[in-house]
Formats: sequence, C-alpha cells, structure tokens
Amino acid sequence: MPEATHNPVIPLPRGSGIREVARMAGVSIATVSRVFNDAASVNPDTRQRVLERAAALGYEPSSLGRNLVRGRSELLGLIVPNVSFPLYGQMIGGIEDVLGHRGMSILLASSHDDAASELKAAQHLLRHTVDGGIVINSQLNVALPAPRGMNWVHMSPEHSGLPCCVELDNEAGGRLAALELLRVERRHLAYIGASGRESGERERGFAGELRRAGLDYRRSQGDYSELSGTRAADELLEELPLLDAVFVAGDLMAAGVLRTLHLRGLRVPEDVAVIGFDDAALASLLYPRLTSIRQPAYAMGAAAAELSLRLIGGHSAGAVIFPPELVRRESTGPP
Amino acid sequence: MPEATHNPVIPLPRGSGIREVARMAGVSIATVSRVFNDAASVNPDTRQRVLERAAALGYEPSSLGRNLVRGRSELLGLIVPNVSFPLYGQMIGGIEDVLGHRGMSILLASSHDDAASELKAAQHLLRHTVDGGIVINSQLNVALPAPRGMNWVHMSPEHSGLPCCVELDNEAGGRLAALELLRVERRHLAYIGASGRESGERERGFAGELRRAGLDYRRSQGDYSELSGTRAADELLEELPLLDAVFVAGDLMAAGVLRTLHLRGLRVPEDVAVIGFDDAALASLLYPRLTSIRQPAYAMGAAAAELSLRLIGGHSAGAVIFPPELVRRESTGPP
DNA sequence: TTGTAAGCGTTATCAG
DNA sequence: CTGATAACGCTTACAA
Repeated sequence: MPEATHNPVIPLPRGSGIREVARMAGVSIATVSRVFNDAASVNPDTRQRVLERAAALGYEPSSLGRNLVRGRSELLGLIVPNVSFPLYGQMIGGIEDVLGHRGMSILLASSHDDAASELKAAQHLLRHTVDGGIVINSQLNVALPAPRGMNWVHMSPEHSGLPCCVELDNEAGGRLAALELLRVERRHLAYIGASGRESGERERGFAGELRRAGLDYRRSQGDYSELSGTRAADELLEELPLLDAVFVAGDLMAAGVLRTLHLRGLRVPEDVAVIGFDDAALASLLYPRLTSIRQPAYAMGAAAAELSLRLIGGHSAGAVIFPPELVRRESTGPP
Repeated sequence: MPEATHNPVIPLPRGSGIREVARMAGVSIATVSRVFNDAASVNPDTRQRVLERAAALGYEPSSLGRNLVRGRSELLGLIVPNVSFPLYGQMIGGIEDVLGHRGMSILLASSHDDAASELKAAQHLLRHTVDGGIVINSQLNVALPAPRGMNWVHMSPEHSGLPCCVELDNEAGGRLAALELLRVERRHLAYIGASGRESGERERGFAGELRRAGLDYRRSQGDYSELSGTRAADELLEELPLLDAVFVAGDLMAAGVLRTLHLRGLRVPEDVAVIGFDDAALASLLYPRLTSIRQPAYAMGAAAAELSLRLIGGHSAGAVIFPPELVRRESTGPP
C-alpha cells in the first residue's frame, strides 16, 4: 500500500498579507483585520482606503491564520464510501447546500466501504482540524476518534441508536411497498432482499402488512447488483410460476428483475408488478418506469449537516428519522 | 441570496498540542516535531518515548500550524457543477485516489453550472489557501482568480486550448460511432445532438466518417434529457420512416430514444441500431443494453489530479486529451 | 542528537 | 475609532 509520500516541500509563493495591506493603507494590521471582520467600529474613510488597497493587492484574508487563532477551521469532514454512487451524490449535495450558507466547506475523503480506509480517512480529516464530521455508511463498529470534543454524525443504517444519526425508516418503506401491491390486487408476492440490517427492516415492514392482509410471500436474496436481480427473479419464477408481484430491496436489482421478466415474455405490470427501493435516477429511465420507495437523500444530507452544525455550535442533537415515500410509476400500473 | 452568516464564534476546545507532548516526554517541542516529520536524526529511545506520550495524549500534529509555516495547505480545491451527476462522481473518484497517495485532500465546492456561483466557490477555496485547483465544466469565460501563482486545471469541453486541461477527443468518438453503425450495415442514419461545442465535435467526427462512406444523415437536436430524446426520435421517425440507426450525443437522451422506438413497436437493434455517448452506468442497465462511446471519467479525473500536482510542484504541464472507446452492447447487435 | 528562538498570517485584548 | 502586542501550533535554521 503506497504510503502518503511527502513531495519535496517547495513552499508556494506567499501572497501579499495583512501587513502589506496595512502598510499601503497607512493603518495598523489590527484595523485591516477589523475591516474584514467586524464591519462595525471602523471609520468609513479608513475602511474605504483599506478595501481599495486590499483590492489593488489582490488581498484576501487567509483562513490559515484566522483558524489558528480562533480554534476553528470552518471545515466539515465528510467520509463517503464512494462518490460515484448516485444516492451518496445527492446526500453530498444536501450537505453542501446547508454548509455553503454558513460559510463552511466540505473536506472530502473516501472509505471505499472498508473499515481500515475509513479510520485512515478520519485521522486525515482530524489533522486538518475539521470542526465536525459526517460519515456515510460507516463500516466501523467502534466509534471514530473524536478529540477536542469533535463530533461525528452518522448516516448509516447499521448505526441507528448512535447518539447522532440520520436514517430512513426502512420498515415503513416495506409497508408502503406492500400496500401498493395490495392496492393493485396482487396475491402471489415475493421479496428480493440482500444481506444487512437495511434489507431486514424493509422485509419486516413488508411482511407485517401482508400478514394483516392474510397473505404470505416468497423470498429470495441478492446483493443489490443487477445480475443478482436477474438471478433472484429466475429463481422465484421456477418456484412460483404464478408470481404476480415483486418487491425488490434496491433499484439496481429491480432493473435485473425487469430484464428477466421481459426475457421470459412476462408483461409488467399486467403479469407481474414490480417495486424497487431508493428511487435512484435510474428508476424513471427503465422500461417500464419503475415504481420505487423513495429515500430522500438530499434532505437527509441536509439534515445531517444541520445536525453537525448544531453540535459544532455546542448544542445537543439526537437522531433524525426520515419517512420514505412511494413514487408510483408504470411498473405497478393503475389498479 | 443568503450571505455566509458567521456563527457566533465559540472556539472549539483545543486538543493537547505539541508543547504538552514535549513536556510529558521531557524533550523540546522541536524534537517532537522531528519525530513526526523527519524520521531521521532522532535517538530511537527519545523517539519511542515521544510516540508513547503522544499516543497517551491522543496527540496528532495539526496541519494548521504546519501549513502556516510551510506555506502549503495540502488541499486541492475542486469545483464541480453538481456532485450527483454520475460522470462527475467518477471523475472525483479518480482525483481523490491520486491525491490520497500524496497525502492531499479535496476541498469541495459546487458551481451549479452557474458562473457567479463558480466565482464565489473559487474565492472560497482560495481563502483556504488551496495549493491547486481543478474546475469541472467551468462556465466562466475569464480566467479564475489565481493569486500566489496558484493554478487551475480545467476539465471542460469548452475550454480546450487553455494552458492546462483534460478533455475527451469528442470528434474521435463521433468517428467510432459512425464506424460501428457502418459495421452493422446501416444506411439510413441520424444524429441527435445538443447545443454546445461537445456535441458539435461529436457530430463532426460522425459526419466525416459517413461522408467517406458516401452516406448522408439526418439530424435532430435535444438537450441531453431523456424527454428530449423521446421527442427527437419521434421527429426523426416522421421525417425518415426508413431510419435504421441513431447516434445520440448522450446516454440519457438515448434512453429516451429507446423508449420511443419501443412504444412504436420498432425492435432494437433489428430495426434500428442505437449508440449513446459517455457510457454512464445507466447504459448497461437499459433494455436492450446500450452500446455507447465511453468517456474514461475516472482516468480523466486521475490525469487532472496528476497535472495539478505537477503544477504545484513547480513543473509545467500541458493539455491531456483522452481517446474515447466503443463499448459494444446489445443495441447495435452483431453484424 | 537535541535545544533555542524566530517566524508563518491572523485575531483579540487592552490601552490610548 | 485605532494601535501595540500577545497568542494560536507548528517548522526550521542555527547553536550547542
């Protein structure tokens, strides 16, 4: 594993600093500082002169010095398994928008869904003295290091119950799926899940609602990949030729299910209704357009950022649980 | 527009610093510093003692102090239109992996494809004294501010010709598409483009290769959205009922084209062959699986990061142009 | 091999 | 309203 190699330390040219501006404007550095912070308590003329000189020199106060003395970095560390996963992208978008309004920025690090990398990423962020942090889908079962009273907000299904976390009510999602399939009057149902707590909770909700309706269901298991979806569907159709509805724990797997059904000449939703989970961008592009249980990723990201800001501000903050939402499309059709 | 509001500045608790470690280990702070940097020229026993005390105190050197004195931040600023766009996610992945090996991190900012936000983002990053920067799809036609000899690397089709940029050879992509459609012996071809230079270059390559084969083609225009793809396809089929091949400037639009063809009862690829562009994750999930011109986003991100590192290291660096690649799938079928 | 001390760019306190 | 000046946490000549 290639260790962080230190480039030969060629210091970058330094820009003109507060001193130079002060000298050019004929004031003390304290005054310049006040101009760029306080707003109040500085003579309009002086302020004007300072701003002019600063602009002429291309001066911008450096956060380095400021952060050093203030003991804050205005940085929020973000650990994400993999930036290219669309749902994570949406979460990051939510985080960023909230942070941007408060003048804070995101320091990004990837964990690649691996505990060791995650820990390394956390330490890296900590060295940059981030004011707070958010971890998406943490793989660690121990708490992340958090010196200086720093706080981590978790966005991971496996970590519900942690002091501060943002999560989806997966069980409610399962219930929504069941209700939709009952609405379109299906009787021979199946669930395609995956390993992990998330899938288990979705199934619990699904099963509960079916039980209330006096129905049973088959189950099969995949790994959230498209391929596993095709296989699970094949498997289910062997066991249960009358199958007329499938609830799938992820949209990618659902894409596989649609493919299998199509290849076998089964029509969706006429013969088999299908519901996915997450409502990724993909869902509305498949044929037929996929009904899905929406996970409000952007809003969840925004909530996590708010939580983190509260913690940074010294307030307390608890867990936030988001309700999922049914997005009805062609794959479950009209009743 | 909500301006960056300053939270009440409650300084975060400071962790134990280098002094405390020095005191506990009975050495000077210089020695502690050497332990965490130099490796060489420090007595093994001393080193051991220092490391022990540091670990006990949970000490990690803060980059703030180090960066201040070294004149480097080990931060690279990244301006991206929108994190949730899958292709950008892949680019970020490439950037991050290269940077991670050199101990540098990404400071993230979004431009939302808007010139004003982009400029703001750049200034924000600059205040954090980033050592270098990468801009994906810049909307600015003037150069971004770059004090202290800082450098921006561009990843934007509109900016080819800029001193440092990474881009795709779009024209070659168009040629690949034409050759593939000729390979499967199509004669009634069409191009669905969009506004912007990118699309124009793709079309130029496409047209050139067709001309060599003595063929002409129809053209229609969309905006990269799925909906515009469905419309463009409808339009083309009205004008040219014999249509047997379409090259589409983006995978999302191609998804729309597939939908239209399907709804009209046309088979892909038997009746009409379709080629998309980008090879987004979506391409292999559509039905039928979409042949596409692959844009190596991860590698392009990695290249941009390398470029930026060279510039930071004081070396020069020019443009890097990536060749696209045909990814053959079901939508163009076997010959 | 180790210590001393001078900064790095900024803010904050305290006088004036 | 403004100016000195002491931090902030760390690196790095230079001396010992």
